[in-house]
Amino acid sequence: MTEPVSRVNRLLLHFSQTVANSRRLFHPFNPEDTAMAAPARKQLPPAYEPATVEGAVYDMWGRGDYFKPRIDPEQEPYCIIMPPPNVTGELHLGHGLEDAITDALVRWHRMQGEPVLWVPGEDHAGIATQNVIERELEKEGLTRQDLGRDVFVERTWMWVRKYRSRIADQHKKLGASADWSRDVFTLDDHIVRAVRKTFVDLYNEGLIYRGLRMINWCPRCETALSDLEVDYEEQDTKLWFVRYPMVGEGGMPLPDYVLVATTRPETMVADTGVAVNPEDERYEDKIGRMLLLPIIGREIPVVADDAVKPEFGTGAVKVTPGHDPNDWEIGQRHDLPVIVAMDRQARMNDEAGPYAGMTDLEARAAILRDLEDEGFLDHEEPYRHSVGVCSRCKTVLQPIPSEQWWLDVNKPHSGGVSLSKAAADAVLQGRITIVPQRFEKDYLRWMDNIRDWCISRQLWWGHQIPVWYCENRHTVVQTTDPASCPECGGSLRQEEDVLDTWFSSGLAPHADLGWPDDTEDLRYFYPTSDMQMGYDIMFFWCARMVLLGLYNMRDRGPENSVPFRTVLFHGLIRDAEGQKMTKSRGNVVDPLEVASKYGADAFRLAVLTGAGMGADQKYSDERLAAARNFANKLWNTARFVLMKVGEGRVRRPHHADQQSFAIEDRWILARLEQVTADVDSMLRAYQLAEAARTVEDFLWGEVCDWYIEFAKVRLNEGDERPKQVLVHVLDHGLRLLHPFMPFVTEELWQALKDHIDDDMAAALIVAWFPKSGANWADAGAIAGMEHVIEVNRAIRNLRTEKKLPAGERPAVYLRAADYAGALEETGAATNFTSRVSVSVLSANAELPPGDYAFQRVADTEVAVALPQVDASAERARLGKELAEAEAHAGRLEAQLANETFRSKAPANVIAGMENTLSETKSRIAGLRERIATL
RNA sequence: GGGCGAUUAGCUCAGUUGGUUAGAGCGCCUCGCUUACACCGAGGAGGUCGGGGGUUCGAGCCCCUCAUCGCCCACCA
Repeated sequence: MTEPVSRVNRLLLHFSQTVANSRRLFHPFNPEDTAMAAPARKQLPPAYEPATVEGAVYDMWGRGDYFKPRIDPEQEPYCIIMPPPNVTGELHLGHGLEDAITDALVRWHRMQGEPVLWVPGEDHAGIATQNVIERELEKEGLTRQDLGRDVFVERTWMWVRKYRSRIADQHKKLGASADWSRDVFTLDDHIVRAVRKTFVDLYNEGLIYRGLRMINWCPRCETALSDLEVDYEEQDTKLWFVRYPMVGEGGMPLPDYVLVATTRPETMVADTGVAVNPEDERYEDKIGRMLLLPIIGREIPVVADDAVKPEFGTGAVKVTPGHDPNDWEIGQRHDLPVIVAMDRQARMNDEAGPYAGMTDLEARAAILRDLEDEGFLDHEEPYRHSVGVCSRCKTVLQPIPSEQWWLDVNKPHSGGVSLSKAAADAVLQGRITIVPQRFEKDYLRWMDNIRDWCISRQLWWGHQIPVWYCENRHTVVQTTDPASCPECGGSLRQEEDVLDTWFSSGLAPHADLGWPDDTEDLRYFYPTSDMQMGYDIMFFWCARMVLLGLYNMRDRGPENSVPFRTVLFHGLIRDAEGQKMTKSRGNVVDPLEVASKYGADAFRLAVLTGAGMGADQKYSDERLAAARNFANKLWNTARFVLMKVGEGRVRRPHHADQQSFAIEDRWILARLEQVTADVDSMLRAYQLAEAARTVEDFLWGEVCDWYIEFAKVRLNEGDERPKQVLVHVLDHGLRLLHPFMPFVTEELWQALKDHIDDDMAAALIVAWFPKSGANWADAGAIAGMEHVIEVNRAIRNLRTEKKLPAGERPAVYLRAADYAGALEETGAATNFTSRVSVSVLSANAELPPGDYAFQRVADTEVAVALPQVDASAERARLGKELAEAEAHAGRLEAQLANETFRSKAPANVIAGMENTLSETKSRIAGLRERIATL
């Protein structure tokens, strides 16, 4: 319980060290050892070309071995396991988003000096991959049965080898700083051992068992599925009403009958009863009597069961325990026989008598025809309901009783609780944090209602279940392959079924780190820190990792057996119309195509900021272009700075000299610190998108738009101070941005770092992340510069409005009070950037004769000299402005006159409002005066 | 049937403890002297924050309700 706190403390402690100290603490990489930085570029090209930069930068990181953590017992590590993409094909945009999120977190933590491990992996994806290979075979006119299991599996491995490397390559192109030396495939030998041990332990606990139950059967994939792998599709069909005649003495049909409603007449052949509600008076006298199953001629009983709703249909339901989950239950309660009338492929079998060999739909048509002919079909009604389909191939599923392997998630195990209870508690008690929090509800509700998990699959591709049967019906369950039956010495045959893919991926956090072996990685990195995935696999994966992780790692105790401390759920990337991207729709976008067009950094920034956490986003070229433009802007900012710095090295500004810096220097340095603090708190709160936007807005909207423009004048005069500031602000800006845009920032930082007279890391990826020390706080400079900026905006606004030619440099008089100093100090910059000739006057000074356009900014009056003025137009303009100002003042006065407001609102809000009111009032006075003189 | 989310400028989206006149990008209109950047710069137009009600001195934000869209879970003879 003290873990998270101590981690924070440790960080705070580190950051309170001096810069030089903290660098030594943070970075194990000795700059001299790793001086293999990218080849120094003589000059940066005028536009950022991602293609020429990304590969070289990624290689440089690889050569520096920066993706591998150094295990240091003194430090709290940061670890994140990659959700292993299926080896079925290439990565899609969603994987790109995951890389953007994970890599941002990983780089941020790495830059704080923590030992950071990102474990990459790929999933064998049992049913999905088998389907892909089967489709491949189909093109050659083959089936997997033609090949046989061994050849089929070997062929699948060939596919896996090809796609694993391709997938890794894609991650690398996107900049993923994962430790590739630890890459895990879910069928690797050590994962096989982990899977087998988990299975055997749970079997020995009695939690894994083999049982005959109703399951979801896919007739195309020919396997059982778990409840989660069932999709439901609305279907328009009919409700058919069929007469089941009563049977009299001696088996003779009577004229009386029971009318039943069914959507699946084809299952009639397997009916073994008819059920009614015990309270239903209509059928009171029929309960216990026998009916004659039409066409088939079998006698079946009428039973009373609470599960029957009297209001539905006729209130009487045919009971088909072999083909319906509810009927299975009813059948069990009333001891009705179970008839299964379909085979593995959903064709009618011999139990279906004359309909044997037909598909279910053929049989339905034939049976309806026969019922009609023989007068049993009463009528039909249109009916809409949903049918379960295979989430992989969309084939309609058949509920069928079948022997399968199950994991009992609700039965208490030797640890005293059930798997599901433990998994729910971990979240309820805050040992696992879900972000965004609203997903907690989904998770908990699912855990509360979870039923036993069908873990066996009738597939060839996957973890074969570690169970062996001998000829004398002995069963052997163990982690290693037995040579012969331990009980009778007989020869053994391994269970042919494989495990649900999610059984193995559910072990990822501990198995990827080496479990069941007691490895250094497992000891050091487990529990992992953050986990990240799309909300669509919350139950499939997140829930299973918690169920299985808590169990396998239970020796660690409640606090440290969790697979991860925090799990982030992100949304899906849809196409521009908001449709889900699927191969069948043909709207899938390849992240590498996007990255090659706009750059990997642009891709990452665009998808990261595309939507709030957990919300879906629409793919948009415009957003990509905007992100690319920002990368280019950054590039040119650096080009400018480097050009001004020239060959030499520049000292960082030192805050002891703060007062020797100009107001704009102090402003941008103070702002940098605020941004640094904001970014820090946002990242701690997993507000990645907000953090990235904050840095972007700062660099573009403040550094580029104002600081650089203002600095140009002094730079041209040979003032050295702006160089110090530029270099420092750019350096920190690149650091802050690096988690989000790693390539361009690294490339620029490599070009910049040798120009800073300071102890710089070998690479940005391992440079320390800025931490706000509040050394440059300067409220006066911030207020002053904000005012100066507003004044410049006013000047430009008037210029444009009065249509002054761009080449003209009109005189501007600023009648100022509080901000006179700031305006005076920045006068030359204002002249340059707003192309005017400024004079700062006292508030009540006379203006030289002539015409002016006026605007009021707080207590400063801006007067732009005009060649001549159209009095009526000017009066109208000022009148409008006056009306707005008066309305504003009116609102403020009303608010401030309100006694309850004055007594309840915080002082700073009242003070701020009063200040605005007095400024607005003086603005009104100025406007009235102007109008009067016109 | 139960639950969750969304609804803010023409489009895509920010807006986390309720606080002075609600933001960005793209698009649109006008202009562009100036070698960091036209993947740019300057200025501008454009929003009763889905409707209604409530709480509060004060609501885009909290509560109730309705509407539309989307999703999840359960059941569907």
